[in-house]
Amino acid sequence: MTSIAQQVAQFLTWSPIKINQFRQTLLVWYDQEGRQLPWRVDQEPYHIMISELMLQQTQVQTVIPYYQNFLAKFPTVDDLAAATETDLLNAWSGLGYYSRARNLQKAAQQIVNDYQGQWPQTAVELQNLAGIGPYTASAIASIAFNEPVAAIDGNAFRVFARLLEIDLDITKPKSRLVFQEVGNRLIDPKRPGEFNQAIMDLGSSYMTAKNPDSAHSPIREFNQSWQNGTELNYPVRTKKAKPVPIDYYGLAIHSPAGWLFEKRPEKGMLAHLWMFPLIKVEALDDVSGDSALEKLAVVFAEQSGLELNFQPTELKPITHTFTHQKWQITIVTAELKTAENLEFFPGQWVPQDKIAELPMPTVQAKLNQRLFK
DNA sequence: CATCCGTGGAT
DNA sequence: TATCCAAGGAT
Repeated sequence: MTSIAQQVAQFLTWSPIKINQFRQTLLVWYDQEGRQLPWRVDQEPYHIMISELMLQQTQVQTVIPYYQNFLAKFPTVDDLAAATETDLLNAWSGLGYYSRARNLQKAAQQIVNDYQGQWPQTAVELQNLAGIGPYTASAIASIAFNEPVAAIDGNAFRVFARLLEIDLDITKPKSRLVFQEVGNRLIDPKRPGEFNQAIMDLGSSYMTAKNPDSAHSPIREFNQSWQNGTELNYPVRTKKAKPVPIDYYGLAIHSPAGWLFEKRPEKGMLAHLWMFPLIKVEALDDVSGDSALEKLAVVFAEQSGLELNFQPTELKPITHTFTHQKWQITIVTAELKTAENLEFFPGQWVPQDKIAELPMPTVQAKLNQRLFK
């Protein structure tokens, strides 16, 4: 059994002098060529928290316009804590991983209500907030509160793995502990936030996953994998599973009151967002009926109480790939002559010019475009 | 600990 | 088109 400390000692053999040289080289480069980003103009914890939540598994370029808009809509932590769910999710619509938005608001409410507006200032305490795990807590603690703790994100895994030829599988939770300790020993205690952000900038410029340019990297002399010609072997990670294909019918149901939208469940895929009702093609297997569309009417009537005749359309099916699922949606239409009461159905009739006011996922935006364009 | 949870860009 | 993966966290 090899302890964390032993593994760290195995990979990190630099002298204190070399570690200091690494810090200086990295930060001199960062001061000159670090990216200028909207969330780097101050150290407001509220600003840092929003940016870090948005940046979880999401690229900088994608986040920038969402960050600007979000801050304009919710300028303070109090504004966010008091926001309606519709306003909140609309500000996040299209960004993905929607539980992040609800976690962010819950964290704001925790700060306002549980902490009386006094921010927790250490990584350990920050992890008590919703949606904030080891990476995000370290990022906020180091950037906003100058705590010398390494923020181990995908960039840090890759940069440290290549620098020190660390061959641990980064998808294994235990590996994080080694990288965390390596980072904690390398981080500059005087400028921890900038050190962490410099590692990220390095990882997104000279030390990218696919086409690194380590020959021109400011820290190339410290990069053991580059010197040994092994840098593309790092980081080590197990492959991800392929998305599972799932076929749906997407129900485009129209009435004089508009189109029928359904609020997605509290948990699971696209939770709390609004979409056309979806029914798995597979769900028709056990249903009696002469045709697929007749079976569809039976299943939908059970859910909604609405008796409808569904019609095939000429519209090409929509395919939308998520991390774990690949949806193919066949669009069918139905017309309701009068808008009926839908008390027990988690839905609403929406006039076409009001659809854009609903928080929707990208897959629904694709359906809208296919139908209404 | 393994799996679930979105989206867009690069190749 | 298929695949990878990017400032991860919750369960």
